[in-house]
Amino acid sequence: MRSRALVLDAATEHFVRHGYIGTNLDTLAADAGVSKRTVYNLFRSKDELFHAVIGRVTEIAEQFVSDHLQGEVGARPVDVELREFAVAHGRAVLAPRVIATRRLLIGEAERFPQLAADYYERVPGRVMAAIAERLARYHSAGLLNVPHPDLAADQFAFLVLGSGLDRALFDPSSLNDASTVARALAGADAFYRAYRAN
Amino acid sequence: MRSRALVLDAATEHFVRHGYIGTNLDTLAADAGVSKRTVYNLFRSKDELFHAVIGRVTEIAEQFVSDHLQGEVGARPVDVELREFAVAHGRAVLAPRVIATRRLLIGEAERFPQLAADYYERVPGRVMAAIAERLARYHSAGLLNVPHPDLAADQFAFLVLGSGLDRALFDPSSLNDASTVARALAGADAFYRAYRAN
DNA sequence: GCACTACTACACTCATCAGTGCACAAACCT
DNA sequence: AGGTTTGTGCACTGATGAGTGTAGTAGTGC
Repeated sequence: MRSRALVLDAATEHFVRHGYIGTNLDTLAADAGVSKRTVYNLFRSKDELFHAVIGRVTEIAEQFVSDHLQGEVGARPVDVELREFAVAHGRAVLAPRVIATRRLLIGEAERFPQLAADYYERVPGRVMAAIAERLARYHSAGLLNVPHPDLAADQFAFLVLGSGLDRALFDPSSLNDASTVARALAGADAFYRAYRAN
Repeated sequence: MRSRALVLDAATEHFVRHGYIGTNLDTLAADAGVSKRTVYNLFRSKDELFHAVIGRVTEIAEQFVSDHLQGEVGARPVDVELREFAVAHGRAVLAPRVIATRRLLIGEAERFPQLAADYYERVPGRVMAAIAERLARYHSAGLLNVPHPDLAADQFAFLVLGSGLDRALFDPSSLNDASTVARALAGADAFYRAYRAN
């Protein structure tokens, strides 16, 4: 049972870095410190191993993302809270492991369409729902004017990320906390101007 | 010389659909209606063929994108022009061929980092520059209040695309003109509320 | 006619890699 | 101790696929 974790860790690393086909099970096993035969004793095939890896990674991303998008609402001025939330959102989505997973799944979406769709629903979908819920609470409290929380959540999310996400998919080395934060703050401000009450 | 075009067309199709490794030169040649030897007479290697394909695709995308983001400024009310421009932008970026190219390059960014970076600069970079330039003109004319056109262009672009781009990368079948247009219009409106003059 | 270029058909090499079979070793219960 | 689970080492198969060599054909220009 210890081997299983070793294999999954090494497999995650390999798949994320080299994609599905680019991953070689001989070197993967060597990196895991385990014989290739053990890999095949634990997982029926490369395909099954890939599914296991993506399943675990999805859970982690799900967890990570919901941990970072909690927090009470209404304790401080709305614009201040929006800014804080925007920074949390930007950092959660642009975390290197999250970006790496996205790149992998986008690259393999042709081969594993179901996995990509599941991931989209469980991770970005959950983020969007968390944002919409928060915006709806502001709206009920009369703090913002957000008649369509789902649409506004979509706008908030991408206003805050801007080209940061897009660019990181092409070039992960472009990731940079300072610009993530700057974009998040500017995005929150623009959102507030567009959606403030009265 | 006719063969070259046949090979490039078939290669584009194959690479975009199956990725670099997933593309088999035997079947590619057969689809091009050409012998495999001819492919190797025209291109030194699969790698060189891939570069040629991406080079051509990048040019096409560049052209496509600039064709669709032209248009005079100031003839009609700003909010109306913003809406029209937003729709043009959304349609240009979410065109199936553009999305397919993105997915390919993101998937192969590990293997061909330079190609991905070049593409990013030449296509999305050009779009962003076109938007910033347009916003700067509105600002000079006193029609909008856009002190930082580059930042605002980033916001405009992703407010208009929203999750449409993101989702299409995971699942191209999610593309849908009606929702692209709806998101573009709502994005333009929110942008206008955030950046209108006075 | 002749020469040259573009292209073909096809058999071949060589490397890579998923997956298997098997005999054997170590670690763990009880 | 004795049995069971868990893992090892390694040689092997079989398929796939990039890239080559070569002899020969079709068209083009002169």
